[in-house]
Amino acid sequence: MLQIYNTLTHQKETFLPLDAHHVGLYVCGPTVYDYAHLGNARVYVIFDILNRLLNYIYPTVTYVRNITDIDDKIIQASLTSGNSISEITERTTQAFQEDMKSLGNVSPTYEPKATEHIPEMIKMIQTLIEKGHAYEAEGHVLFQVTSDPSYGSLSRQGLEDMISGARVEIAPYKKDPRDFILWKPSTGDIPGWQSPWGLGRPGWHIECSAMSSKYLGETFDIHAGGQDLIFPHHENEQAQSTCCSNKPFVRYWMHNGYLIVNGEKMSKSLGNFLTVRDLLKKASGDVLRYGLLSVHYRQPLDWTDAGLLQAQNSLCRLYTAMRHAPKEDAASPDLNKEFLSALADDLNTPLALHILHGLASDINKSSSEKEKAVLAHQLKSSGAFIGLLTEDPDVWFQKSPKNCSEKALEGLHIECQIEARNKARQERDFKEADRIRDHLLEAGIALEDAPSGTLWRRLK
RNA sequence: GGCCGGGUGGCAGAGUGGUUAUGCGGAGGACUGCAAAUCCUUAUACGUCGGUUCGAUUCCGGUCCUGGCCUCCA
Repeated sequence: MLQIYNTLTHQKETFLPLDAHHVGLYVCGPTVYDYAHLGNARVYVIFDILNRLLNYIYPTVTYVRNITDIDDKIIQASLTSGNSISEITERTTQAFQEDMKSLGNVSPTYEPKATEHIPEMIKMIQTLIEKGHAYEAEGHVLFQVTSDPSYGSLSRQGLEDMISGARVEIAPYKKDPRDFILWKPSTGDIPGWQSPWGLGRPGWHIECSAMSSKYLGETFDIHAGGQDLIFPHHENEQAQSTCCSNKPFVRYWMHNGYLIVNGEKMSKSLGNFLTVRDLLKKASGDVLRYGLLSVHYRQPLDWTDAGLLQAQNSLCRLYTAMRHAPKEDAASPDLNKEFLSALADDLNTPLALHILHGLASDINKSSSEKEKAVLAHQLKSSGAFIGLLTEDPDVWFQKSPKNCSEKALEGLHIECQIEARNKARQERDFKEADRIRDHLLEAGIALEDAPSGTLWRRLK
């Protein structure tokens, strides 16, 4: 039984899908104008876990994650860099998909692009105008907030409160300062599409409404994203969609907490903007993934170098246990029950990781080879379920952390040196044995004399 | 001003009305030629003030501190 915290009701609820055979999940995807940062990564890793879990529980899951490839930030990036818009969006989209893969995320069922759904958006805007929820003004089309009595229900903002915030954009063509843009005119080199209101482009929110209804229907199960999207993005999506269809929009809203860096909000101006790309030079994708999952998704996550090291070491402990257990070629996965119930309890990944550590500990304590193999298989299966522990332990310990060439490694002739050292040990020439070990250690290779033989690993 | 969070041991971070989270790190021990890995033992804890209770870190209220949203943002 899956429990999830619904932003709409502010409480944990039992998840009951509209159709028990087919669950719909929509996650707000990236605006492709720059490399994905760690905050983005957190969203996609967390909801990748949700997608995996839903797929485990239900026969079919449609997971939609859009790509926003028309947006003023992209236009701005094009103007400042001199690169064409398509150049920027194509390169960034590709980089994004590579990053997602490095982090161990499963691809969504659909990754629709905004620019390929302009007709759907136009149609939706027309419907909103017909129904009296939107109006045209000076080439713009605006959503009339006062026409939706439930506006503000998601973010729990009363209309009056929004005015006191007094930071809404004042534009002469707005009937009410809180009204938001569905369509805006494009001039000059700015990309535009023909519409009943002239050449123009969509506002920010309409794409998600249009694409979610196309792929998941007018009412669907789960819509997720970062906490900062609750207002205005998701509030506005909900207003557009419900006013357009006269049906409920989303049944469960899920929002993850912020990622902060060394106690400060991540921003370009502070210079603490961490891209996935840069972090992958310091640590492998599974270490980043472990780090992102080590905090509950609704809590803020403070990313530090110490935390990264801790993730590295924790993962190392799990792999060490697996390495010391006999390998067993079991065909079917064996998921730990407590592990699954931790995940099913509103994605309690820190607790799930604790259970993996418990399994590792049991492996280390067990004196039965058979039991070790069974536990290790369960550890591997459970880890793989959340996209961790997918590698062979020897490979994991011995691979280069920075994906650099293996030439330096080959020059060391590690296996030969281990053999030479073991020969010296047999002859009780410990001075020579230690010399070899120290020599390897200096090169970043640590040795471990296990009962089964000498193992080596790279120091991370 | 409005709306939402959070305050747990050296650090990170779960959880629970009464019993060890876990990981990293520290101390001692076992094992080892010595290490490493592992195991055992151990220290350090629930912001603050009240209330409910036989008993609260856990429930309720006040208070202090702190983060976020209300404008583009995952």
